[in-house]
Amino acid sequence: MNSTADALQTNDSAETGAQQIRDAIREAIVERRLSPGTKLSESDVGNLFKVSRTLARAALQALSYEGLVRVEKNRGAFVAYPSPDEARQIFAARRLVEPGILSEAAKRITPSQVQHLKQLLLEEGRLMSERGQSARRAEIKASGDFHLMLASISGNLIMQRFMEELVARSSLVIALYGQSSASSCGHAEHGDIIAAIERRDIETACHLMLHHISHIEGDLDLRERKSFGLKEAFER
Amino acid sequence: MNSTADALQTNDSAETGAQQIRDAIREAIVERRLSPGTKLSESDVGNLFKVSRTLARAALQALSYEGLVRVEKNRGAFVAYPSPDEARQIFAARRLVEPGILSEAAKRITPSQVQHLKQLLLEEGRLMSERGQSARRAEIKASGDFHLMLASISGNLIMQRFMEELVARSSLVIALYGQSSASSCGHAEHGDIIAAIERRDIETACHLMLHHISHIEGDLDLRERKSFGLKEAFER
DNA sequence: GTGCACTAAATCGTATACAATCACGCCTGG
DNA sequence: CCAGGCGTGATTGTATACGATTTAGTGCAC
Repeated sequence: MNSTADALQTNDSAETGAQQIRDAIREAIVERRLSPGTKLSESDVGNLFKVSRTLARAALQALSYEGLVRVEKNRGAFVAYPSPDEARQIFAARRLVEPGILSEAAKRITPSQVQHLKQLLLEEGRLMSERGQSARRAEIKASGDFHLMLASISGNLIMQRFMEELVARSSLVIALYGQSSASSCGHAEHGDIIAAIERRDIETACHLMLHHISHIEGDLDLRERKSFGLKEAFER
Repeated sequence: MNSTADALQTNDSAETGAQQIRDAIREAIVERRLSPGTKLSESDVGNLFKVSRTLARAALQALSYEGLVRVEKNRGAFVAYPSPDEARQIFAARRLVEPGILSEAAKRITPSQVQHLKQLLLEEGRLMSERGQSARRAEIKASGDFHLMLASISGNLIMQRFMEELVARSSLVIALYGQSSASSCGHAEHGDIIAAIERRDIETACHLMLHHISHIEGDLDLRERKSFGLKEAFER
């Protein structure tokens, strides 16, 4: 189930409890069970996970470093609500780094890793055909895992972590500004990219990747939606 | 003095005390007043800054997220001691992103920003001719600020933050593996890059940048030096 | 003299307690 | 009836306290 998430693990151990809470909240954000703007009170988070505010605070702080949570001084933590400009920057960053990552990954990829990628693609396709919220969430995750797997194959842990951040934030952006429910509409494109990698056509692969990213971004309606009074009711 | 550091400020306010401590320690690490491997005990840091362990811990945690500090479970925090492999990954990441950043920056740069860059270059040159530890530290900082300024001009806050991390970690790597005291030996190269930008020759600018990064990396002696006096005496 | 086990000091992990700040509602004055 | 100041409650910011884990030193047995 969590095949790639496990494969991407870099830490040696579970370390501290705050880490687990951070991961749990991040997963909830990425899978869109938590909407942008939702308030994450330290006490509430602490009670929810049966730990003290100290750990809850640490987890929220960590998420704020990743850009998934915004903490306002003396006001609290909220699930990030990326502005259209932020959204553009996120995708600009992805256009900037993903071709390089892909290029490096294509150079180092082994046959078994190609197989792993294909397996991921298959899983993605299977989820796409399923119905239900749960399948949709898994699909969102799988779609991101494709890009994360490439970063993992590239062998650069730093770029891998950066991509994790970018993919997670992309999910937020899509949740906010996505029009069609085409979060993973790039499924076919993923397949094309794998094919290009397999025949060692790096040039084409990069081109396809850029097209793929632009395709996702193109599905967004990047318009400022700051309905103030309404938003407060939405704020819970 | 802190012209660029101020210009790069993204946060609206000083926020919390932990932030200040984090910045102070980071600056000490980047300017190499703290050597890799140095132990940063929570109590010591707290006492030093006259705050409780809570804030000290938060600061160290933040630095660990940036890769400048390594925290080992139940053992403590240490100034990061990047392995040769980590060092290579850091520079690989810079080669991957800096051309893109530069390219974007060159497209958007204004005459006043060109002027600002040149001013930075001048300052860098001035510091190079000075003697003394203090000047050396300022020089290290100025050298990195050139790259950071480009990221700032590119207009992408995400890439800017990423570059801040990479530059800081590069400083650690150079402190560990640098051979000649050529930390800023690329001064002339910085000038060449600015010139290329000025005449809108993006192609050349990117090429120069790649050369510049490789030049810095080439000055490193990336050899595992984990075992201390024990093994060295034995090997010789 | 060497090796092992046990104790003690130090440090981190987590929880709780107190202080400061902000949001919201009430009360008063016009 | 409305506007503005003030108090109260809630939430965050910071400090302190306690328990858990590691490390180092010491003493005992062999």
